[in-house]
Amino acid sequence: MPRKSGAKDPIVATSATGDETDTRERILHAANRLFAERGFDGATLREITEAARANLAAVNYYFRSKDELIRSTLESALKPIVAARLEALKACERAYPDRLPPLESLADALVRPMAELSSGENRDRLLLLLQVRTIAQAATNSVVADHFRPLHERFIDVLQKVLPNLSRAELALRYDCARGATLQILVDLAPAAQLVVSPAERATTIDRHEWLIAGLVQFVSAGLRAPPTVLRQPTTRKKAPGAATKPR
Amino acid sequence: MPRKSGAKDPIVATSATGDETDTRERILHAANRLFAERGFDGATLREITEAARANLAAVNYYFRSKDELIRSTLESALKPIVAARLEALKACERAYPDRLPPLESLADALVRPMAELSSGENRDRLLLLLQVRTIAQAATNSVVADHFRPLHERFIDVLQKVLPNLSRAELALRYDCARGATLQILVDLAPAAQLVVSPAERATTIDRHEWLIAGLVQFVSAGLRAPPTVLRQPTTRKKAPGAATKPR
DNA sequence: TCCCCATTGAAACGTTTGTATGATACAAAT
DNA sequence: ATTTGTATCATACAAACGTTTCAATGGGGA
Repeated sequence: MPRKSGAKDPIVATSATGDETDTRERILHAANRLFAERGFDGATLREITEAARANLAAVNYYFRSKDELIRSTLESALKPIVAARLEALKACERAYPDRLPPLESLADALVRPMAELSSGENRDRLLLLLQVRTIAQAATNSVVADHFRPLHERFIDVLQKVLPNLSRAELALRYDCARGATLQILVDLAPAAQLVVSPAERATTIDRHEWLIAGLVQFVSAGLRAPPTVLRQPTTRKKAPGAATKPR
Repeated sequence: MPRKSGAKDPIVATSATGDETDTRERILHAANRLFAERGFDGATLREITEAARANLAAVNYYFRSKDELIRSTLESALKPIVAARLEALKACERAYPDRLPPLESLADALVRPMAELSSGENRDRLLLLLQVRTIAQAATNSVVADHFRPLHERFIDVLQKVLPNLSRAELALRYDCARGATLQILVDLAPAAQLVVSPAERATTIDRHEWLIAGLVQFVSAGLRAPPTVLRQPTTRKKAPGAATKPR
């Protein structure tokens, strides 16, 4: 059966009707979960379609290939977190119409949406695991970067106003630091924190979720607020404390 | 070649003599690189053995299976970074025999070894990529965690002395934050920093490597030094952290 | 009613995967 | 010279992979 020329392509026909969220959506959902659990290479289409109660060929029907499914999964998974962070940033600016928002509020806007989306009543950590996986995968990393770029620029713009003493380069560096700290805390499967804390001490913590967010915000805020870095001149080639360079 | 009685298993025979570093070592080296580049599932044994100029069966000869190769690769890759950080910590303590080392030195001991091992004349970022991959992979994550645990405990112990006002739980949390920030900065393939900084501004940076380390240390030190987190009671309606505790 | 077409289903495709097998080369010990 | 054990090689194998094909299905306009 020869296909008509681009008339009704099932791959792009979803948003047209609007309620076709059946098989395609189930596949996307299952793929999200399994990609996060076992990685993009580790999760097979057979597992995904089985979990989605769909036929194996459905993947190649709704998406062209596994690569396209990965891309679609990333887009659908990243959209909520970007939107939530952007919304939190806007709300933060709205709360302080005349003056600049405090740094703690900005840090909260950066940290909280990801914490809510990952550990809340929502699916558990899948979004974060997906994100971590894409960091190491050059192919998917560009997709993620493209989605996040506007958000990052918005955040750095606001931070630049709050912290005018920092160069934009250093500010961007610290923004990356903040992202890394957030990701690490929320995704790490074996954090040093959990190993160290005694059960009794953990029991006193009323709400671990809120405690994590508060601690993260505290750390990130202080890190962002640090005075500008002054590079030690290498004129005196004195090794830094604890250098102990190992020759190869 | 002197030979002991009993079964000589080639799998455990390497560390005995010490100079048998030929094919087995080449495979380990190639596996390190390819696992980091394409992931544990993405890198095939045929690619690895070809890159190592070894026969395909050599993997199952020196290691029992691909899983064992992954484990061996992780161990050999993690050992240097753990040793380097531990050595840096010891050197830091040695440099201040009578009083406690400054926080910046401790942060440097945490950050610098990984930066040196990843971006120096050494192989590029492979160790970091490996580490990031293991974060998301539950199976390999335990191996990594086991290797890092003594190091983490040592670091947190020292930090606890320098920052006695923090609970051990919060200290461990901030230590994880510091690890996350370090990992993110050193591994990220598409950092916001690189996208934002103008080429001119980057040109002024004499040594980007040293600049990254200094900025990281500055951020981490300030984050660790932040005052203890006070949990805001959720009785208040809106999340308006107005408690802007001025640092000094 | 019929036809159309988007969707689903089962089965097979060719390729690539990790692993296993047996032959062979080589060097030291017997 | 023969034996012995280590190491490397080409090759084979079953399983699993992503992808394709084609028939069956079913509901909505004509």
